Amino acid sequence: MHQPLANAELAVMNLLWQNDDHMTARDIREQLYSDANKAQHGTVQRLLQRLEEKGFVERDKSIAVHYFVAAISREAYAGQQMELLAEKLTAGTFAPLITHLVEHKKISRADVNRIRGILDEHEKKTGSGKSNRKGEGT
Amino acid sequence: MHQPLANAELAVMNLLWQNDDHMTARDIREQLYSDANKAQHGTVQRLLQRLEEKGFVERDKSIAVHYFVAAISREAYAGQQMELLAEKLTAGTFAPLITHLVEHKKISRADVNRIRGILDEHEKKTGSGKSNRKGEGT
DNA sequence: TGACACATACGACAGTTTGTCGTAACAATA
DNA sequence: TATTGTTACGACAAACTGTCGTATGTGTCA
Repeated sequence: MHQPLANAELAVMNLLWQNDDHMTARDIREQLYSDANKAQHGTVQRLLQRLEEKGFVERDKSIAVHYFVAAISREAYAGQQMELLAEKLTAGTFAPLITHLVEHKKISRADVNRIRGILDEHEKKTGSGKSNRKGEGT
Repeated sequence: MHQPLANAELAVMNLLWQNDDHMTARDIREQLYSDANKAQHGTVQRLLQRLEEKGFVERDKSIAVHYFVAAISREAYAGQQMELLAEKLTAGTFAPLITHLVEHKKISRADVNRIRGILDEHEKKTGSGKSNRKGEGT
């Protein structure tokens, strides 16, 4: 359901993630092409339209000037994309990848702690000792 | 220097990573288009050529029939791509990935422990002295 | 040596994707 | 109704991919 975002699309999503209440197409245009020539109405509309088709944004069209919101959080998208990439590159065995990342300091200490927190949290929630096996996906 | 690999290119790299000694173009063709019509000489050559241009493979042309080897390990490439993606999407943090993996049960309990082990190991090695946590698990 | 088989080098091309614009139709307000 | 701003979307150029065909090179064998 979720393909990767191209650059311009990501730029739009970044704005939506930043202003997670809602934005009009105009808001987006102004921030994306701030100084620019005013020609880009269409461009932003097009981007939003494709983004909507792909399921990344939702559009409130109850009013004449639509409101747009991200339909997926940055973290969810990022996590999903990274998983996809990891799966593609390492056939789902994440351990070597993590090892590599950690050893090459691609993962910061802060992140290490954050990750540990996530693992702890998970363990607490699911209660350990369980031999939970993988689930198939979306 | 290192752009992402496209699908067919990745398929070639996968073979090279698997047979990390060396392969001829013919080896690759036979495994990539096993049953197929023999027409694909050119395709594989082309892929290898582009891969070489991009710096992903090295070619031993000291003999008439060249030998090809991966110029970058799978882990290095994967790590690099993961880091790139993380940087683009989440300012370089990998926490969303782990969260996603854990929450979607893509990651087994064994993996969780393995990762924890990796983190501990790293911490020990680099002498962290982090206030937050200490020796855990296994 | 000549002929044949097989390698390499690379130009060319069609299909996709992406960012862009232009324009038509629509809504609201004065 | 005229004007202004919005939505909807067709079209298009540029880039990238996977593919092939062909020219050229190289080795072997009778």
